[in-house]
Amino acid sequence: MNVTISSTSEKPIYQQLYEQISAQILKGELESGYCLPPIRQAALELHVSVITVKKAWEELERSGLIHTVTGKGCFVAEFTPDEMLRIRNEMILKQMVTDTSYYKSFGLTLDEVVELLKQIY
Amino acid sequence: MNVTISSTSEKPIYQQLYEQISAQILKGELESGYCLPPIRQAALELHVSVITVKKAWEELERSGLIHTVTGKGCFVAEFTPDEMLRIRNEMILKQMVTDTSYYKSFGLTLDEVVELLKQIY
DNA sequence: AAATTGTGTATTCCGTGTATACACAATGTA
DNA sequence: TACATTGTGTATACACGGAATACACAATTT
Repeated sequence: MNVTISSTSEKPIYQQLYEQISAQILKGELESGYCLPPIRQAALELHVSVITVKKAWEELERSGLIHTVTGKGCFVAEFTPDEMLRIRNEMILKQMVTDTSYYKSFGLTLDEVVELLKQIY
Repeated sequence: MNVTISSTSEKPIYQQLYEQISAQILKGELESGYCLPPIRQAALELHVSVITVKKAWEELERSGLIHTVTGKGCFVAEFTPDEMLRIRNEMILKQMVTDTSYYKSFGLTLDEVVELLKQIY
């Protein structure tokens, strides 16, 4: 598990953790069954509060990306490659709907959006 | 001037105002020289604080979209169509860089992003 | 002078994010 | 069984941003 926290970011710490770890899981960088570090240890290493780590882990659990066993730890859930792709696309699409509503409010067409995307991706 | 405030939105009110009005200006719905309503009146009509409106107007000023004359009011700035397009694309691109960094963190390629975009736009 | 409009400031309130600390529950191990 | 480890729950506290109210000041118009 490898995460970076930006204190200058506008996003809350727990969300940064959630986004980075969920991306790593869905990219296959964290295998099924992998045991996340204990929340206390993660808190120490990242220099954040236990509650902050807990909050991130809770979001991961809510998304079905990990499962938690009290007294043992938090483990990356089991997925088929198809499931992983489906979940990834779901998460991306959800975000994309928000993003595009902004573009639409400026009157951009799909073609214009694609054109701009090509310039920066 | 026609704006809608969502109290359920996670975005602050002043930002909602800023985004909607800047979009309207850059779409040409608010003509150059158009006088925005007095901040007190806008605050009354929108049922928000004067400070909240002020903050939105300040952001518009900072973006060069309006200019303010104490004692007279706030007026939509003068643009050539080219300038308008440039400013619009600048604002969109800035947002797009943020948006795409999220997609990239999940390992999406440009083609995949375009494909998903076509599904929802 | 008075009304209108924008500016600036002080005070207050609330919610969120974060931190610290302590008690409790479940699990594993000596 | 006793102890360590790990997750859960709760209480308290602090900082910050968003937002509201209120009042005083500045510039413009009538």
